[in-house]
Amino acid sequence: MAAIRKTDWQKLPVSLTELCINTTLRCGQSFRWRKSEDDEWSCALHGRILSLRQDSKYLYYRAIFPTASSPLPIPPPSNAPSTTESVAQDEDDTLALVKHYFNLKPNLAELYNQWASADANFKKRAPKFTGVRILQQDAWEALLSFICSSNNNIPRISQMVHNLCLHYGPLIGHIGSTPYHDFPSPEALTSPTVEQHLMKLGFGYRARYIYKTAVMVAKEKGLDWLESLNNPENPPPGVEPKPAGEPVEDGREGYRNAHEQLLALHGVGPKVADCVCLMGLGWSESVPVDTHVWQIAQRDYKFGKGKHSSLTRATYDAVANRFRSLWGKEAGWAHSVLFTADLKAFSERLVAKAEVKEEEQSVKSEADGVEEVESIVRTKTVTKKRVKRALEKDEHHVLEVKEKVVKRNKRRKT
DNA sequence: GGGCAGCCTGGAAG
DNA sequence: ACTTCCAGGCTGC
Repeated sequence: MAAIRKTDWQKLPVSLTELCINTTLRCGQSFRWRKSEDDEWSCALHGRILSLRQDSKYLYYRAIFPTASSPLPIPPPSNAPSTTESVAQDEDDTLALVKHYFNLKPNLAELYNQWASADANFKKRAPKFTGVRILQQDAWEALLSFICSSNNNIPRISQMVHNLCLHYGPLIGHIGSTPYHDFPSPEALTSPTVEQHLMKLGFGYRARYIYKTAVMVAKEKGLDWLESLNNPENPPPGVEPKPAGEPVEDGREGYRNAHEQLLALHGVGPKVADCVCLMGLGWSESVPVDTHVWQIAQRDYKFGKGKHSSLTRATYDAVANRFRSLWGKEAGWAHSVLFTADLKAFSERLVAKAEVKEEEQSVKSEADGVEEVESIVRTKTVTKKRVKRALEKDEHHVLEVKEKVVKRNKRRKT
């Protein structure tokens, strides 16, 4: 590799209640961030490697750019900036990128207060999960990532997304010996060999979805079509914001239009479309209803009976509308906090409290304690040891993502 | 409209 | 060791 240009660490004042990267980057909305060494998170983003650290007062960031003498093998994604000019200019650009990517405009503490006063369940569960922000990811990346998410788990989704980048995305640089690739463009995934190759890489039936969606976006609809679905209130840096209408229970017109159009893509149903709307297109009222949220809706919000006994499309809309009327315009943000609180990878935050309770032999059933112990496991009896093991596994996988060629063998129904 | 089988894979639970 | 179940679902009937 040729020499690289590494900018100095910059800092941005942000409190942990406004943004906690250690939670936000692990809660299943983005799948490419890696913890390189002692609390430093890195990801190839818009033609550079962005690295982050955080303490209670500041978010620290720096960028590593490829030099002009080692041009990128593949052009960076559409709206990635040029990386051929001065470092000073790049630094300004990285600040704008950080602010946009982390969606720093909304006041999160205020929003948490608003959701807590409207919803006792939120008030009870949110305190251990502050600083969870909805990212503004690249829409194309969000689209493919969430196509990968169907019937899947976070460690494996992360592995798939890494493999997409490794095999089809431009190499941006290295940290130590670890290569960092940016996310591939739609065009990069339109070769007829892609489906078969992705099958070999273990994508399963999602290989076809990815290939077909890439062809549709690259050759039929165009990437600008996808980006035109973005919420005009939250445009990328340099574009003037425009109003997007008043909140309504069904979601605003622009949101419903984006959602409906996304459904035309292969492998995109209501849940994936909502993830793209929320995390890639800036529609904050979008509430993806997956198995977790469905379980939360049944456990805490009285769904699961009568007309809404199973998760049909009508039930899906009813659940999402309920949360929109309860939490308001940023319902998708609130939803993400409860989703995170239910993730197995974070269950140690609840276990810690459960252990204290046990040691104290606290019999007086202080409503809180009992319910939290229940929520560790939800349906099955899992010991604390198992919960911890699950956590270690998760982390292990996220950090040790490696290319793994899968040997096919019929395992069932031979 | 709702219900249902089938889908690739890998890890955990039984 | 072996089977079943499940993981941030979607498609086609």
